[in-house]
Amino acid sequence: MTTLKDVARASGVSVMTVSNVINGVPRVGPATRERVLGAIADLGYEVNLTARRLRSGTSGTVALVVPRADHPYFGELADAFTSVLRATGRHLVIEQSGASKEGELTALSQARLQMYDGVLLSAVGLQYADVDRVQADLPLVLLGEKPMPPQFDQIQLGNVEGAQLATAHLLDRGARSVALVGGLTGPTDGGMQDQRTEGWRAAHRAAGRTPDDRLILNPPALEMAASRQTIRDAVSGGLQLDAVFAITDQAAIGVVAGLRDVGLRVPDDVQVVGFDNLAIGAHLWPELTTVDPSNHWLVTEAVRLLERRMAGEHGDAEHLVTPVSLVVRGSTR
Amino acid sequence: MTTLKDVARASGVSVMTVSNVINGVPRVGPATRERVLGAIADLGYEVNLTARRLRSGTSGTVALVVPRADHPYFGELADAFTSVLRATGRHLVIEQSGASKEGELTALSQARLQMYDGVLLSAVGLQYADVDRVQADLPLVLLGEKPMPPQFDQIQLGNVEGAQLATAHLLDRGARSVALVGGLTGPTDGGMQDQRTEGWRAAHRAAGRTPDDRLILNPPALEMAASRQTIRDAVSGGLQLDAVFAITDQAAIGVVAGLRDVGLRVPDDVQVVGFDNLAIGAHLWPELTTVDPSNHWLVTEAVRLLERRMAGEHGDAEHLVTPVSLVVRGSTR
DNA sequence: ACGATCGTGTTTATCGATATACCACCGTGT
DNA sequence: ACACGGTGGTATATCGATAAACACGATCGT
Repeated sequence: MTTLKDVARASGVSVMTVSNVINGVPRVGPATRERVLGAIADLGYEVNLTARRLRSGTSGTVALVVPRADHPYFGELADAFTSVLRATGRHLVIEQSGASKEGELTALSQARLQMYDGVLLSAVGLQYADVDRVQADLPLVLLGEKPMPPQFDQIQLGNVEGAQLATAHLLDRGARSVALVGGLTGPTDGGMQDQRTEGWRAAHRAAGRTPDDRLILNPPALEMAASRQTIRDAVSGGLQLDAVFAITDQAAIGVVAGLRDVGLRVPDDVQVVGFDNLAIGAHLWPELTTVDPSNHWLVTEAVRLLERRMAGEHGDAEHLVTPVSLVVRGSTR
Repeated sequence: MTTLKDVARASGVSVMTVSNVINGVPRVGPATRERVLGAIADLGYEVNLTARRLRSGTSGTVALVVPRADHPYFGELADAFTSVLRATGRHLVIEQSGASKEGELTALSQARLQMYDGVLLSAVGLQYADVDRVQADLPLVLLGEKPMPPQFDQIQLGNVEGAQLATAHLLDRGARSVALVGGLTGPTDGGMQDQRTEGWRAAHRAAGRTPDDRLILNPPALEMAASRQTIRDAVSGGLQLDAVFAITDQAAIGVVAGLRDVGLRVPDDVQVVGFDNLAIGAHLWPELTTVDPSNHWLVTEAVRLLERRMAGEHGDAEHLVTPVSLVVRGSTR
């Protein structure tokens, strides 16, 4: 492997001069600069980012920590971040925290995080206290679903508002029994599922109805297969419903399949609304009505906040909530 | 930030002893070990991976380089890799090469790759020559779609076989005009699209038919929206077809939507087969018949090959092809 | 005419860890 | 008594880069 030293020897200057050429420091004469650039090209030298990181403390890399990569929502998010960050000359890598507690803590450990100039953390399983232990001077923007320590910038989706929009839309289109797939009835942890459940309740209250907790279904996992099974079992078990608000698009896709399994038509017999506005929603049959959480807004703001921290600012942290809107398609009347 | 030095001072030993404790080197007395572990816990010390990487040359991290993260296929792949690698005590990060040539070269640069102990590279846009320039002693497994330099291990999907299976299935079920969405007619580069096109041709020949190049449609991008538009335009333009082999599930989803747009029913009027066996395929309507490329097999083998290289073996590289199988569902008769 | 400044490089110290050689001490066999 | 191997720990050099201070001839201001 060629190092600065090799380049220096080949071009007859000191390593420091080569370093200065590489970093564009303007204390190198034009002739010397050319000679060094020539040697770099000849030897095919490339800077060792590990060494640079150790010495200078910057790597030009930002990490996006997500629970898992096979969820399309995070894929779309990662793609958006990559293009926005590329414009600022930075590089994005994606880390998976996994579903397990250990996995999330590992991803959160100083050791890992120190490898990056900044971190965008979207870990749904972590608690307030876990995040609170993270060294406060790391440029960190939380995309957390639940309230997080005030020392860090945070952007949450408009979960309550979005869920309320979705539910209100269903009630407005004549639904009388709006099941909530992915909702929670038990003790609350303030997470995404809680917030969307709250939105579902709020919409009922605003319409002068009393939410019926028997309509809250919680599949073992927020995936297509589990949601499909859950809705199928519920209907087979005699649950009466004429609409479903599924708290993610993935769950909604499972719900639509499950309803089909038991012979119910969407939207004629049961209307369905999802949440996330995944790209695929527009290509399903029926096309999925969903809540758009303004991913682009989130990405832009998150990068702005992160850049501010990486620039060394130590002002008060901001806690933002994305604006949401409803995308009405064929799965509702 | 606390360093080895701080821990050493706190526990009254040399930094080397602390390092030995951390790495389980058995030349530390039990009493000393306890004292050091206590200090580590007190100070909340965590090893600096950057420094360790620089000195020892290992970081415990493997990178998966994919074209883009918002494609569900790569998300599912990343998830599979993460769990398999976790079992061997390694950590996976995902890098996106992007659609652009520069992006791919950047991701491939020595500088980036040196940050990792090994690299799983799934870049579709790179040419043989680009990869050939990569330093040969980097543990690198290519998940490339096109033939790659022999000095690196490579695993390809069974593209030709899979496409042949899919097309033969359609012909077998009575199709007479099997359109190929995502196929190529022009000069070949040996890539995935070429290989699947070849499989489509081979199936025709095996059935005693002559493939008709007018049935090859190439959307501007292998995405849902573009494929939908392409099939819609083709049918509106008078193309006669009673089956479609879409070379990716994403394209197939677009195709199904596009056929619906022009009033054709799947599978009654037109049968459709995809390729990738994405999880979502089982939850669509109609459920998607597709080619299963044996992702799990690929992941297991790729990790085996990579571990071998990371262990320092320098034997001959292996070039493998995944076994494929057809998953028959409702989008074909 | 002489100190001050500028332009161009070089030297030295350092980031935080690990590899290697080295050292002190103890018990043991002959 | 003395060489010797084993145990437990320390000192030094090093990975490849950058920050900061230093060196020194040429030009400049007054």
